[in-house]
Amino acid sequence: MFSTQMPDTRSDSPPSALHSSSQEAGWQRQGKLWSNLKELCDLLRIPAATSITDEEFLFQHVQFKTGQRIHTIGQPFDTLYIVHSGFLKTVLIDEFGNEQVLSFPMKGDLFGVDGIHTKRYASEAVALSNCDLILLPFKKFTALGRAHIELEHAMYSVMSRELVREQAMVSMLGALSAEARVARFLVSLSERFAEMGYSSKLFNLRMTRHEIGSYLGLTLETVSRTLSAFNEIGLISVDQRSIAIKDADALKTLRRLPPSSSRAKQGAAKKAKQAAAAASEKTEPWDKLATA
Amino acid sequence: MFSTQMPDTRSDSPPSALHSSSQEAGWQRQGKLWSNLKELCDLLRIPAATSITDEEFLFQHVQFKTGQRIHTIGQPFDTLYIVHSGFLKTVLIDEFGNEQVLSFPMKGDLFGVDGIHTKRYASEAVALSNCDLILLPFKKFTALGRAHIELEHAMYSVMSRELVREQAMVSMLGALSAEARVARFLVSLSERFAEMGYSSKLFNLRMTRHEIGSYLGLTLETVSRTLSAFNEIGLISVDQRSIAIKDADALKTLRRLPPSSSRAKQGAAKKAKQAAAAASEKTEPWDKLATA
DNA sequence: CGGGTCTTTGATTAGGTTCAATAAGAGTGG
DNA sequence: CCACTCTTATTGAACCTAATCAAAGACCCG
Repeated sequence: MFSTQMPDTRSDSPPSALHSSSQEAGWQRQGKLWSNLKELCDLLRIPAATSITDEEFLFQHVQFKTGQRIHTIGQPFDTLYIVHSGFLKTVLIDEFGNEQVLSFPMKGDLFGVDGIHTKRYASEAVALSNCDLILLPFKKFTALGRAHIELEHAMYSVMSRELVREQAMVSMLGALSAEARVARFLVSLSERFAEMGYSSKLFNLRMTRHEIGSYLGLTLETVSRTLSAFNEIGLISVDQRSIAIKDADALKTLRRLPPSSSRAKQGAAKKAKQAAAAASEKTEPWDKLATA
Repeated sequence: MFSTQMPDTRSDSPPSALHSSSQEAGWQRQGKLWSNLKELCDLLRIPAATSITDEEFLFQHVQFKTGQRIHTIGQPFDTLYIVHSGFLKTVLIDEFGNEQVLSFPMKGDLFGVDGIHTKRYASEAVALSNCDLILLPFKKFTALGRAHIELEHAMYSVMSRELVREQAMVSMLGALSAEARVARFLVSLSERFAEMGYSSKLFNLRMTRHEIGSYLGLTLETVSRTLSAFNEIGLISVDQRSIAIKDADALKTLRRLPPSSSRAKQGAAKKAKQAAAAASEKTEPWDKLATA
């Protein structure tokens, strides 16, 4: 029924008539129709390829409505997506049909990268709100990257960033308590909203408790309970999907209460000091590496 | 004390005298000194850049001894590493000095990718055994990629593969029970050993219970107990670091006993069917996408 | 207004952590 | 070569976090 919404991802080059004549007309309406390279870089928060103002390199936008799937698992891969506006989720689906939420892409996020390796998407992307996405045909993009080194490096950079993000996720799931996970989730959401120009103190959750729970490796009941607990302590104010951050610092510093595993016996003190030093950028211990 | 082991990662171009004259001599001894592009591709298990047999593109090897650190968190990034032989771990270190194991790189694995984005390594890599690593100066490599498209694509491919791997990790941590995690860990280790030409049935763990636990989001006690349990049931045979796989199928099919969260109510059946279809590659439901 | 989804809250259970003590290896030095 | 030490592994017992089961209320949309 919504098949007319589906973009033709194969039309790499925009019809010149369209983007030259209707440029001003369709530009502001219900999402842009085309973006140039500079806008892409701005969106991705990367140094930006200032040398390329080439207006010929335009990228198509597509709109999706709440609930629509952008791609499914196993579908042949040929394009990456950048979120221009709106909220989504990416999920893995196990053999029993259970969803595992992997990320909540929002403005400036790239997704679809997991399809490069096997030439098929490894995850499913679903719109949690009406979305405006920019299509990045992979072939076209790598070709562009070959001509513009900064762009190529930007691609590596973004993929690397994604990897680091996943690592942080693994670390969180492996070491933090339920409270700490929910707290961090709220903080990172708050920060993302701030980056996007929204209020960092008051916002609406775009996802269900179930989706949050899946993302954080918790049950929806635990998420709900934890939010209620934060509410009672005065850290936040919750009412259904609306969240008001009351004590951001407390949320940020809320470490694992009793949870986790590892705690290096005698090496802990030394290592902590080391890590602190590395963080403060004062001493730099990587000159005496490889010293067991 | 081991500082003489440290390679000079800045010498991008091998002294031609060395690789032309001592090629056969130093080639087989205690790890190669140089590898060409084809060997790299073989190692990385990617299509291989058959068009490039250019012997000029040689990559330096370096040896590390057990316990040595290859790079630390915060250290300026300039090179990627490919494991030629040996076993390592990559870890994150939190503010208290606790280690969170992220991966156990072994033959054919690439690591260091997390340094691309911020120009500094985001994790620490430590040798769990004597290792022979291939240095991949990032600058040099991207330059090469520009000249040889297949190589560039290989890089994207490997990074994408890493991302998928991390996603699988997140999924496991978020949804599987302790038993299932340990079982999967053993299975994947077994498969890796098989790929490397070792026995898939009998092998030695290169890492401690503590490291396994950190990797799987469990305590060392739980890992130990679970292994003992598998031992009693007859799935495996354990004695300290040595593992004998007795019933690989049982380990593979050992799903989460009671654990996890998410369980789609009405959509589950449909979704499961869908996922199964996608897996069996028979029907392909991605033509009617975006249908809520 | 009614069916369905989403959320909250309670009671109970259980899986996994924590604390603790012992044993087995590995490495060191006399 | 053996005593000594340090790291690693095993196992037990108690506790506790988070999952499970259950039920009721809130919200949304046609």
